[in-house]
Amino acid sequence: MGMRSDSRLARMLHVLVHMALLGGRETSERIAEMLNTNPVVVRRTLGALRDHGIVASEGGRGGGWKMAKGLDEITVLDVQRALDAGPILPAATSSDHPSCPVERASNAVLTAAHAAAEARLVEIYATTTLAEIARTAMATAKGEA
Amino acid sequence: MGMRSDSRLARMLHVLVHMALLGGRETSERIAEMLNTNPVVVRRTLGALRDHGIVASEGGRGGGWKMAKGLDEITVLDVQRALDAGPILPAATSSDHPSCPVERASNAVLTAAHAAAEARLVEIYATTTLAEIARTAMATAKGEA
DNA sequence: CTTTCTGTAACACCATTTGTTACGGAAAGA
DNA sequence: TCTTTCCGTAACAAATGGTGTTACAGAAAG
Repeated sequence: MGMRSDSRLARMLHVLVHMALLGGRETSERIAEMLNTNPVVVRRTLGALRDHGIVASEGGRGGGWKMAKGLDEITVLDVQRALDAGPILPAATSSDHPSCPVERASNAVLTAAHAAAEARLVEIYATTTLAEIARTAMATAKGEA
Repeated sequence: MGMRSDSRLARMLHVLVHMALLGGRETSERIAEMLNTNPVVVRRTLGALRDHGIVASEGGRGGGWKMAKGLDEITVLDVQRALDAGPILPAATSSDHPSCPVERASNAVLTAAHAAAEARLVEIYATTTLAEIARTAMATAKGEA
């Protein structure tokens, strides 16, 4: 039951596409089945997307979750930012002797390389909408039938 | 005393440049002071570099660590690979319903984006030698004097 | 008032780096 | 030979952050 890595972004892309294709309202219970997990995990994670206007939630009988935007209005980057405002790729520098020029030069190289990689990642995230993922999924499903 | 993130690469770049600039042999004790940590941590981490021919170690009185290559023969990628043979950036996909076309399409987007970012990172790592880091450090130190 | 929802708090679990203590073994020097 | 100085390793605790669960509180519909 441990953690292998952070799968929140992948799970949210997955579930958002499903919700849009299904069209109506879905409960945390049903979404948890899609993600093979627990309803509380769903509320926690979808809650972050609600706070960023991607989905809307309603409590009480007949409540649940629905899309607040169309799939073509949501990019992968939007979802990523809703889950975590910070940098996507961790810095990986050291701070053992902050005044040491050698440590500073090493950190500078790593920071620059990291920034370049993150820029590439953000570029792709920002230009990929969930609508494209939905199209790919439907094409794959049709090809398999 | 806990773990913030993986600083092994940054620390190894730092210490390798110092070792090369000092020229001779260094003990784990002295290197631990450079990294503000414990000698056992140094043996553990430098041990991985030794297994990849970057440094050499010798036990017993007068022993210690020395460079096995010149700074201009070692790239950041060499050090990274010595520390970890796997991919640098974790996959971040989900595997809740491996046969679901939507999950597969989501994972495919993330995997492709990740691969592009890692390619950029590797490109920079592979073309940056420790000699360049040493030059930057010395230029910075001179500028500060 | 009961049922069905979301919203949280409060935990235990896992994986991984890090820090630390405690040895064993090898090499050099007295 | 005995001592000192090294590396090599095992073993264990701490910190971290997503995850899985249980347990309630609150709100809305019937």
